[in-house]
Amino acid sequence: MRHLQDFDVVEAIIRAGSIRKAAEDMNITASALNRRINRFEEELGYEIFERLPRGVRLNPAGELVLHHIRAQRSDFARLQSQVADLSGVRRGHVSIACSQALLPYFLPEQIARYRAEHKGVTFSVKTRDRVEAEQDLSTFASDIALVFEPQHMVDFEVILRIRQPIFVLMRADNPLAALPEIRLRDCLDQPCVAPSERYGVRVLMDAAVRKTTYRRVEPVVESESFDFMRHYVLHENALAFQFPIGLDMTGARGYVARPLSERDVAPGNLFLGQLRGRILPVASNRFLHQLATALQAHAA
Amino acid sequence: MRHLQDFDVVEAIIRAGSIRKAAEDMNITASALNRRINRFEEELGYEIFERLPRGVRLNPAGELVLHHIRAQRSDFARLQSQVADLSGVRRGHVSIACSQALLPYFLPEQIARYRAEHKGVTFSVKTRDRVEAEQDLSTFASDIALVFEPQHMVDFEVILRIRQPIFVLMRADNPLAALPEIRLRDCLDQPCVAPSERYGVRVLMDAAVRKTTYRRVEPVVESESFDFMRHYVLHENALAFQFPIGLDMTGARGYVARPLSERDVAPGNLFLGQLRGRILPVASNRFLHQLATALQAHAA
DNA sequence: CAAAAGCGGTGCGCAATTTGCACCGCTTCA
DNA sequence: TGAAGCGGTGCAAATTGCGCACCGCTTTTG
Repeated sequence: MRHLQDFDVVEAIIRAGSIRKAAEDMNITASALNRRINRFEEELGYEIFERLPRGVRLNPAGELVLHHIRAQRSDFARLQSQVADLSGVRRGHVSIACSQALLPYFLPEQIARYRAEHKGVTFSVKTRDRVEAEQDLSTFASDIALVFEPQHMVDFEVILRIRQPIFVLMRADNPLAALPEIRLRDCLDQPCVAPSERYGVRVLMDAAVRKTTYRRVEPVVESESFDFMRHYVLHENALAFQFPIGLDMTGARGYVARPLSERDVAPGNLFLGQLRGRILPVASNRFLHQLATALQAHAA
Repeated sequence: MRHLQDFDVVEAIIRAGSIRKAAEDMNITASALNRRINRFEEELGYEIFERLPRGVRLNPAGELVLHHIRAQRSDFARLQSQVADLSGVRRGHVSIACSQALLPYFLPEQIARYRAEHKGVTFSVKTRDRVEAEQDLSTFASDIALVFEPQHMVDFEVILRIRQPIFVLMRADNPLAALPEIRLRDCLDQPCVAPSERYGVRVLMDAAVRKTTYRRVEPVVESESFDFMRHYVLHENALAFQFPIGLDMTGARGYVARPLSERDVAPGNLFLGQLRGRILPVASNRFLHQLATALQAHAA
């Protein structure tokens, strides 16, 4: 759109780091680009770039402008979505930043259900840890975040929270599989696999172990991939720890899942959220509320 | 600003009701304006005006676009305000929609106090009843609303609520002036002046009278002007009813104010609010919070 | 230490876009 | 039934924006 082209210029210069490089990227001359950014700054009344010997860099005012640009883009997309909605055409795009646990079962089912009714709506699903997800929201890179134990920055607006007790994954022939509920002390004697502290499961495990014992969580394999961990326990007969929403409880996948006793380890919290104060595009907002409903049903 | 000029065109056409009239207002030819609005619609992908024989009118998509335009304008003003704030220059404009009761004492003092510290900030104070104030917020015509008993539309975000018992105004020689508190039944036998049902005072009085007696509020003079009513009681020795925040309690103005018993009439509520989800310009937001602090002190 | 390379900024001539003018087809209203 | 007012369009004029060449400056490099 025409009225956003000044914003394109600003963003291109930010990406390129200099006016000349940005001009090359945009297939125009540096002089034209230079004049456009100068006019923009003149109209705004303030410079937004620091002129450095090797290029330009945003100054604090420019940071504000950049955020404004992203917000304007997002708001215009929402307008288009709403207008399209009026015409009876259900179109739009929903972008979600979520934890790995949502990837195998929950989100595929929810997205398929939504798309069954609204074929025109497309989705992007990004795997993000709790810190990255919140950054995604505040840069308008994602509409919706669905993560465990987020940092709760001021910009994160919680739509729904559901409790998720940690489950232990193991082979069916593991002795612990006979128990309906597993104590923390029983796990520490067996080899286990776990993710890093970037992930909510590990944070909760570490906290619980520190509180109740003098021992530590010492995984024999540390991995970022929940999928990897699910498969690894089948080979070494180790233990893995995951949230139930990402698990198959039927045993059909070869592993058995048993809850960790909440006397030992606090349950995790799965947060559904969006950028505070943001009005989401029609499709995103509708899907957000479908997710909220589904999660509430899941918790009950 | 350049990137908002398409929005200027749209708003001018809306105001004028036809492309030709708008073109005249803008001192350009109708053909140029016509092409610009056509290009805008083409880029948006949807028409936003209905073409009628006598001009044009917004269609539902256009209504959405209009709201978007107002939001963009407001957001850009906020950006400029924030950037100005960075440069150490405190500038900006604060617009307030408020009930009459705030006009004589409360708001002048608050605005003067704010401007004593920030000379660059200007204000506009609009007298609005509870319905109009909320419309002002949602069209971005005002940043802040301060009214009694608003309708509470979905767009009205309450920042603070303080109780305001209704006071009776009378001449000092009125027999009721001797009482510390006045009962409703004592008022109904005397001539009184009151505003219409558009105003919170009258709404509360009507509700109370309906509940406790078979009589009705029958003012001898009905007026929209609180100032008029304050002066009228001095002439006919009638009663008037107002909220205390708009009254001089020292008696220096010639009238005496006594509270109506809360056993008879529910106290009013003064609401400080803004448009839900809107991020106010720096100056407006700062003044909003000064108001909140001052009102809390006033209530205590 | 000097030359080269890379940067933002500017004057000028030209090309692309936008505008004004004249005019069309249409509906409404006196 | 004609006049008036509306939105839309072809074409030439005017304005805007662009590329080119070049300046002054700082950093890098040999």
